[in-house]
Amino acid sequence: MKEKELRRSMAVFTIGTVMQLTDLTARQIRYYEEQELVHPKRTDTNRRMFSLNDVDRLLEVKDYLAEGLNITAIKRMYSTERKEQEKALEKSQKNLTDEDVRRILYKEILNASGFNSGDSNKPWGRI
DNA sequence: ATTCTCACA
DNA sequence: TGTGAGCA
Repeated sequence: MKEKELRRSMAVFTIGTVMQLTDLTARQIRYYEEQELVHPKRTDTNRRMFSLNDVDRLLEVKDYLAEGLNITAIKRMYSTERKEQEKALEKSQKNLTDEDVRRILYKEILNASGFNSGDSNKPWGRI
């Protein structure tokens, strides 16, 4: 199942094809590339070549934009690692777990006492 | 015919 | 984001 990913990532579409596939204007597609939402390869003559993944990404961007999100918000979603994303999401939408509260309190206590060995092996890493 | 970059009555 | 200019 690795051949499939290879093909999804191969750049084979011209901007014209992508325009039809996504209903986006060339201007928008180029702008989203500028915002690093997609990274089409370039041909020897400087033509953009998009992969299936790029098309999917553009379709997602299109939806998020339609849902009222701004480009910068979308940029953060892709630039941030998924794990961090989920954690950030949990903490911003749901409530902090008891473990979270204790961890934060512990950190504050250590900082207040000026004690910080910087043990990155601890679950919470360097405090 | 297409796409590219750049710039803005 | 749209649009037109001047290239490749």
